[in-house]
Parts: sequence; C-alpha cells; structure tokens
Amino acid sequence: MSFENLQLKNQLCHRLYMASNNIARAYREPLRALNLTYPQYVVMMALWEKDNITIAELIERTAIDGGAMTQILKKMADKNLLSIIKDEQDKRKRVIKLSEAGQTMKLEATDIPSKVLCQFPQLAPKHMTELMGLLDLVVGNTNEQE
Amino acid sequence: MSFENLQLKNQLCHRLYMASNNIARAYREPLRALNLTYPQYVVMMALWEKDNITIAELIERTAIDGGAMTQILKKMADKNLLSIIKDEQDKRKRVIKLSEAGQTMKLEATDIPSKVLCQFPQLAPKHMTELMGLLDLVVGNTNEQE
DNA sequence: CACTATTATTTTGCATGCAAAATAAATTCA
DNA sequence: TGAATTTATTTTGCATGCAAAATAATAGTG
Repeated sequence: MSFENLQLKNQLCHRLYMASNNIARAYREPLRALNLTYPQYVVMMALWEKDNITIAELIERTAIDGGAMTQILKKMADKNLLSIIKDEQDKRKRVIKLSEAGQTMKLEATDIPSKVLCQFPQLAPKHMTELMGLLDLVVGNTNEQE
Repeated sequence: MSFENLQLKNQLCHRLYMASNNIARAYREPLRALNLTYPQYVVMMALWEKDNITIAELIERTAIDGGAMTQILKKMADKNLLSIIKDEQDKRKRVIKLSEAGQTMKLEATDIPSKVLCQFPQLAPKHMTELMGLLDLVVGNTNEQE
C-alpha cells in the first residue's frame, strides 16, 4: 500500500491550514497600527458594512464562534470601539453599535487590504478570483461555479 | 467612497478562514474514533511519511507553531503514540519516534481522507487540483503555476 | 580557551475555535 | 396559563496559534 492519500502534500486541509495562517499572519503588522487582532478586524469590517445588528447576525456574517464572539465584543467594548446594547423588544438579544471612534477607524483601515496583498506578489487578480470561487465551494456557498 | 475593498465578501483572508475552519471541522468526527485532534493528526501524517525526525523538521513539515508543537508532542507521548528522544550527538535536539501503536494507527487512518471528502460533494477532483495549486501560491510554494 | 552568537526547544501570556453546559428570556402547546 | 421547548448569549474547559522571553547546548571568534 502506498498511502498517497495520507501524504501531507496531498491534503487540501493542510494547504488551507497553511494558507489561512499565512494570510492571517500578513495582517498582524498592518493591524498593529489599529490595535486590532485579526478576528476583531473581521468584526469591524462586518459592522462597517452593516451597523446596529444583533450578535447572532454578527456571528452569522463573520462565521466567528459564538463563545469567542462574546469575549471579542467585550474587549472591543472596553476599547470603546462599540457598545453592546440590550434589545428592549427581545431581552435575549443584544445589538452591537459602533462608537464614533469605531466608525472613524474605517478611514484608517482602507489601505489595509492593499498592504496585505502587496505581501503576495505572486497572486495575480486572476488567481484571486479563481481562488475565491473555489473557496466558496469549500465554504458551502455553492454558486455552481464552472 | 464605496469601500468595496473592505467588504467581507471580497476578502480572500475571510474565505480562507471559513474554508479552513470548515474543513478542519469535517475532520473532527472521523478523528474522534482515533482520539486525535486535527493538529495531532497532522503530526501523525508527517511521521507516517517520515519517522525518526527532529522536532525542528517536524515543525517545518507541518507548519505547526513551535510552542504548540511542544505541547502537542507531550500529549501524544502521554497517549503512547510516540516517544521524544534526546539526540546524543546534539543534545539540543530531540528526535520523535512513532511507537508500535502509532505506526499501527496508520492502517485505521487510511479511510479518513475519503470520509472527509464525502462531506464536500460539490468539490470535484478538478476543483481540488486547481485549489491546491492556487493555495500553493498563497503558501509561498510558488511553483509558477499558470 | 573564555566569550559571544547562534540554534533547538520550552515556557509564558494572551487571543481565539470549539464543544458542551449554563442562563435567561421568549414561544409553543396541552 | 403553566410546563416544556426553543432561542440568544454567556460561561467553562480544553487545544491550539503566536509573540516574546527563557533555557540549554553547540558553534564561532579573537
């Protein structure tokens, strides 16, 4: 038996693992200026797109673990980036609202994506597009790509 | 300003993040039978390919963090999957050696990759190949793919 | 050969990811 | 309406990922 199926170089999961860590690492330096961790930055992006949303919606949009989300939001609230507001209609829910500082930070963040991509000169726009489509297949956003 | 560059759906990193977590999650169930976590399984795969290697080499091949590796190996040694042996030539180094049980486990692991892939029926072999090549670009294994 | 630099590994502290249990509040249903 | 169920969020315990400091041992240098 050759066990090729067990070779690391043939594992999609391991490629994803390395690629994901590699890109997340590339964000560390640019994000340091904003005093944000990578998941915190993801939360910010979600909120810049749509503010005043419920924690459940934030979890759905970011795919961040619920348990982790509680801690992340707490820390971000401590940094005065957002506030966690009880929903008066349904007291189980909490609504997240960006602070002034949180909204303003968007302006400082606009150049982060380009700073990160500069670290991957081998990634042409064509590759990006293909990669995004293929990753959607793995994520489950099966938009029936060819 | 439209800030499209800050939209979550346009972030390669977020796609990778979701895809990587998604696939790692798919391993949980199959790995439970072997009583292995996903990173532990990666270490096993590396050792099944090449045994009696140094911790440094194991780190290089798996891309697992050095600090984490120490803990992971300790736990695996506790489970009698491997032993951590001092290198007599260079006493800074330690060599990792699979135990009998560790070697045997390979046989039980052969069907894990297929079990995982079954959970992604939308991923055709063609997609897999393309994806692996593109991910290599992100990882830095720049084999100049077209 | 003593001193410094480098290498291999471990330890520590912090931030998740995840599963499972715990809370709290709203909803359903007999 | 009151108990059982469901939903939203938090908490807890464990396993990393990562950066930085700490150890230990080897290599390089004057």
